[in-house]
Amino acid sequence: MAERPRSGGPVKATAAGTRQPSLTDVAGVAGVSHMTVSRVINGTGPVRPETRARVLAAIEELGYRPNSAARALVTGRTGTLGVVALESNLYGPASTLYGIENAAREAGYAITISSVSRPGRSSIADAVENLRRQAVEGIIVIAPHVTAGRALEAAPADFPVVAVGGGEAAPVPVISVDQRDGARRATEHLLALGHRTVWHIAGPEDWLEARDRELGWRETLERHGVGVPRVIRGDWSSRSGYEAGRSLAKEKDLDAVFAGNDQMALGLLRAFAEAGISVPRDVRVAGFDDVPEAAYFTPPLTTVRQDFIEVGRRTFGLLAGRMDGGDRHARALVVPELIVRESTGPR
Amino acid sequence: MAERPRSGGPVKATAAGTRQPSLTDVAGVAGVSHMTVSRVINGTGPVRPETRARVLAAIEELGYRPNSAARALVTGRTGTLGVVALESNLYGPASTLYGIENAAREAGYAITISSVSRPGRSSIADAVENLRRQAVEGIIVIAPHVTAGRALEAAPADFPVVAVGGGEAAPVPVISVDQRDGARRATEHLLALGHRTVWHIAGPEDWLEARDRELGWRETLERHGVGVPRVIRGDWSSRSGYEAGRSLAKEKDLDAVFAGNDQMALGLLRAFAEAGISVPRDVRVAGFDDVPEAAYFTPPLTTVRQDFIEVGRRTFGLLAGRMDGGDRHARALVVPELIVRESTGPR
DNA sequence: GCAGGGATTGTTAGCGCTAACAAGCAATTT
DNA sequence: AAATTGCTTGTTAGCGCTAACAATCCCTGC
Repeated sequence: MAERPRSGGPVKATAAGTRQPSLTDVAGVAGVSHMTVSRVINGTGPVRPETRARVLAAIEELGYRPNSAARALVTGRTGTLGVVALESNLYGPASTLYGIENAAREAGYAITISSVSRPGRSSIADAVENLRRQAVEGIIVIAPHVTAGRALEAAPADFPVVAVGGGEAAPVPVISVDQRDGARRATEHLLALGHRTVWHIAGPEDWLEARDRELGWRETLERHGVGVPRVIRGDWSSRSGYEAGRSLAKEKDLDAVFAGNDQMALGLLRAFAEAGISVPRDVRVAGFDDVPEAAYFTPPLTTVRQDFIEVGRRTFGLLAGRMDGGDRHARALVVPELIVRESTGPR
Repeated sequence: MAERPRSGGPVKATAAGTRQPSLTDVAGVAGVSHMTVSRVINGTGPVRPETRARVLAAIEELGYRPNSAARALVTGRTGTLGVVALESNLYGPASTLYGIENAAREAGYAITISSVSRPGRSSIADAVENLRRQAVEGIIVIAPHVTAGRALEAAPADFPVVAVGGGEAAPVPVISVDQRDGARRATEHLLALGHRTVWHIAGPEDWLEARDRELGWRETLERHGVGVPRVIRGDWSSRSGYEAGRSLAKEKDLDAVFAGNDQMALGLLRAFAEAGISVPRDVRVAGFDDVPEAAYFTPPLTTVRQDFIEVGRRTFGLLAGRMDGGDRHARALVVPELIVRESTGPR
């Protein structure tokens, strides 16, 4: 018996002004040496069951919590990973962040984030430096941007950094969704419906994903030997999609549009509605991302789904491998999926 | 001169296998004591300019980076704050996170996140405990959920925790957007257009924001002495808004609907479009949140805008105050704004 | 009955840093 | 000239923890 502390519950040992209890305090209460307490906590070395019980009771009584700084100092491990995230509510990056956090937590790592308001070589380098000062054990850069890729070219060889969806040429492992394949699927789908050609609203030129989607679209058109319309460029926002739609509405032989993401597709649908163009009757439209709302656009949007949870998981996996001395040139591709809805449905 | 290191650039002192340089290493190179180096780095105590220059050169030469664990161990400060975030892409929580991160970074704090897949008393308590093991100096809980509020009732008095948008009764500072006021504005707006009454699609019953919006709506109707229709409940998703719309489409005297958020409003618009109900001609619709896409819905959505950046800033401010020994019962309210668009426009 | 060996516990050192105090040195003051 | 002052630098201790080694205990086998 007697494992319950005398006062009938955990003692508020942390009242203002009192310092947190240490291993030695616990050892004193349990009547053992501080090393034995350490062994109980970390499961290193053998401890007699009765001793363990006494120690556990003392820990509870004092409300002891290991001091992570002291542990990190002696082990050289902080159990923390850094994530550089672009400060935006874009569906993809935000979802990826959660995927990473989940995988990391399961593996016992905490995640420290450093956000970047606009991608740029120096801002990303700053964020990385910022995280290194926090003594993270590895860094994940979510910045699918050409400048991010360039920033990563300078990534130190002796510190594990991985990138999500960018930096093809960078000397760091990269995880990405196969944007070209996704764009190909969407474009093929539209061509298969019998359209002469497919227009494209591209994302910002300095986003790798935008480039790859455009490339996949262009390749597909060329492979089918159909004309490639001029590219209309947006900035991922619904507003830019709307403007693209206003401009496209004037085109004579318009009958299919592949938008670089769902937000732009939404703006496009809006502009078409205002111009009296019916989707899918007059024009068919596809997007990219499959944001949760896409199924409820007017009309519901055909789009390309990316599994960001999987991306997060693979990202963590690659970083873990890299921290373990793995290859700097590892690559992982996640394959997207075409989701067909009314916006490319029968007329 | 001679401030440039001999080899003409920072030395790769961090080659694999070599340990990171320490204060003592820098001191050795600069020919001073480690304390002088510490003084240069922290700006504590006076240092002669020439000495400072020598030290700085040595730091650069070695690529020295202070060991945060050692510093935290001796100062008792980690410079890290924890955020408990609900794992969702809901616009509000995600935006708030960035607002907090920004304010914290400006003040020299790093942010560690611990996400919670579904809100619940124990999961939130786990996340908090998880963060405390990381030795964060304070915690922000973004979980506008009744269970979050309940979890916070057990928040320790001796550790700074603040909540965003929830836990009215909890003994922690709370920052929220004035949901009731926002709902009142939307409802007043719809009533002012001459409608007999306003229907409401509420969010999940266990979300405080949903409760407050419903309350604001109900109060307004009662104050105007108009009938209060039965509440239709959704789960914030477009899907649930769509289902609510299908059910509402059968109502006889339907002419105005206030949706609990923009996603549900989107689903509602979709259902109405399918049912041949025109917005705003047949029915007027308002939402809540002003997600970036709301201006491009069909039709563009009247909604209530919340300034999440401001929420993040205020949240950090309240936490900083609390860490400084401030009141546990502080409250901050951010006032929302009605954005009028076509969905409640002229017929 | 005593050496040998595994299980269990303890002792010591040191991770890298900052706080506190001590010491050196030049320019002043008495 | 000696003492005082203020600036600058150095010395020491210790934060809380784990690694490495040392010591003890109890049981087994001969």
